[in-house]
Amino acid sequence: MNAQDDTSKQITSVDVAKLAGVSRSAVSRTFTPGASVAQETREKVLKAADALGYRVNQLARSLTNKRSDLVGIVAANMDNPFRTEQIEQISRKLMEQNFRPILMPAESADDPSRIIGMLLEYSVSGVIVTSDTPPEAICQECVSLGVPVVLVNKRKIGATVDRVLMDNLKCGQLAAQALYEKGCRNVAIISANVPSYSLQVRGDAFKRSCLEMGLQPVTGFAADFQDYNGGAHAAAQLLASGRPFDGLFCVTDFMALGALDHLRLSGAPPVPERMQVIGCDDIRQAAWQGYNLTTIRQDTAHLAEAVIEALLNRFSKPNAPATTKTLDVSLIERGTTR
Amino acid sequence: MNAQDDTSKQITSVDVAKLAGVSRSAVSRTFTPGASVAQETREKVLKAADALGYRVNQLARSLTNKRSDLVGIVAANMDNPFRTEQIEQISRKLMEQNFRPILMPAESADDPSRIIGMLLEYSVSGVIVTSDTPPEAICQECVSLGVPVVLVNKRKIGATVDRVLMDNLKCGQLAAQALYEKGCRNVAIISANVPSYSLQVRGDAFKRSCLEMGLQPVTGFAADFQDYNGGAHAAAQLLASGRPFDGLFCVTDFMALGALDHLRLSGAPPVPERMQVIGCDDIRQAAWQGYNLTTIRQDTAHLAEAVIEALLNRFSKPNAPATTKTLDVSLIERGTTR
DNA sequence: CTGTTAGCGCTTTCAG
DNA sequence: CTGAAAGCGCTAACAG
Repeated sequence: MNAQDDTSKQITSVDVAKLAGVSRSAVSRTFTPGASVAQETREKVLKAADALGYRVNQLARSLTNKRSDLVGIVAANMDNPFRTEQIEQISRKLMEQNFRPILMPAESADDPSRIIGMLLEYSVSGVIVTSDTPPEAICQECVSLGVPVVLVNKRKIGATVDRVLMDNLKCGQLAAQALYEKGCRNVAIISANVPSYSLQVRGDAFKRSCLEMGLQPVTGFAADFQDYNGGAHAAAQLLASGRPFDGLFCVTDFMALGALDHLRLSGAPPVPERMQVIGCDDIRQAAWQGYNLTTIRQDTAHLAEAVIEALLNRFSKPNAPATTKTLDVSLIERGTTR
Repeated sequence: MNAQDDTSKQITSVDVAKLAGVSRSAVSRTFTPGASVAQETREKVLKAADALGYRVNQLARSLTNKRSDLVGIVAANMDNPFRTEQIEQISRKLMEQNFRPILMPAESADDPSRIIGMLLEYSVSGVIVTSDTPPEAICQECVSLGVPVVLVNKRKIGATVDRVLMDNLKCGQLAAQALYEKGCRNVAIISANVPSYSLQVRGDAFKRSCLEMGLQPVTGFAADFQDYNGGAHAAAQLLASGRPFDGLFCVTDFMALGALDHLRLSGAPPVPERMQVIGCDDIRQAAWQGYNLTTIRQDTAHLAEAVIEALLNRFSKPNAPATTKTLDVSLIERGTTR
């Protein structure tokens, strides 16, 4: 009907071959890194391709290759800046390696198996999970289909599912030690009522370290949601309980910011003079001058690198035993501690 | 070599057909919504598929369909919470409609044409751009390939490129009016030194509205980066300039938060008593009790809906003239104004 | 309603 | 180094 319609036909390797006066194979080889084509042929092909505006159809290519270069990212809690930072870094690194990230936001309510199943329909080359720990069954399915799964900050499952973790144990320990060394003798912890492996480990490590140092931490105050408001509410309850404390560890920065604001605005003892606060993650907001939060830092860029590395390793050794890469963390002292 | 290897063969519709004792077509039809299959056949197929763990290969499917259900999202400034909110909402809505979002983070340094080109290789069904306005040429290529492009908060280009915008003009107007009505007579604006269409429009509208009301706005203070620190620096320069002001409009909340923190911590006149501040976007942080920022709100959920709608409309009417959907905004009064 | 028959666009042996 | 031919997994006419 429209003149536009004529143009809208896709240009295929046949068209290019025809124009260049060569076979489709020659075209294919020209666009396959490391294939053997005569320089002269390649040039003819390239010229024709350029003239026609040809683009390789990656979908068709992956049909034969069995690998699509699509990589799924299953992500939860995208309201948490730490997560979006991870996602951005991972997607970038993926693109650099010529993969294409397909992003699947997932709430806890969503069934991870279903989400991963959708990904499988697209023959993804790999799946990166930063949401809740998925059921072992679906991971096994991925693995037996030759699709590597990389878990970020999740508990161990299966025998060939790689993980990359920040050192959550150390997070808790560093926080406890720092608070102790800075003079706190009545420490409290705000955790979250969510089934999160890393938050669990952080919290447990903190409590254990406290006990080891002879401190009896104030526990039992957990946010219903792992976010700013969750932190604020938990802080309110902690204050309302009347239990005295001069040091506070929040298992995530996101919650710590809420707690901090609540402390400041509710007439609680001033931070850091009579109350010290430490968070965990080092999200960008922690460094904002309005917060200046002391925290435990783990570099999302390193994390992203480790994830990609795990993925690539798994491609080359599909049956190697599961690996766990633990990334170091460090205390970043800012203004909420003395 | 390994027992696992035997399992790793992909299950195809042929396998299912064989087990179910039907033809491949029957299998295909069973998994094609709205195809005609006898109930009995369908059940046999479903049972066999389930037993085998069959999944449709969407890549193969799209090879015939010419539509992949993959939708590209080109996104910049992922450090800005407003952007990640947009991205999350859009991806979710896309998934609900059975599309799969492929996320391409892009800095201003990246060439949008290259990024979109990559997307085209994957036969995406559409492209959503929330980064810088892409060159018209590549958009034309998309359009002539039948791939709709939807621009979010970008200036107009081409004849069949749809856009969805928040009412940037009104943003600036509302801010100016609110400040005026709340008694400010010396207003200032902090904008950004970046080539952003929407920021430009907001700023211009603000200035014009001020002039119309007889106010001479303090201008010329722009952040080099469209972020928290950018806002803080600009505020510092504004204060250092010695030019008096009692009302401040920041073209994004992200910058507003930085400015606000700077004002508070630098001993500037107290907010909101002697200085009122308004931002724009209504990012989540604006509602945090520590900021409680008055701002201009635009619902990212609505925005996402409008984007999907534009996409779907374009599918049904490929050659319809370009549409522009402008979403209404409203003033959210919080604690930084009186 | 069902099976058969052609492809979708690309890669990849396999001869030459 | 190059072309011909087969096939990746699926869908879409087309007869039956």
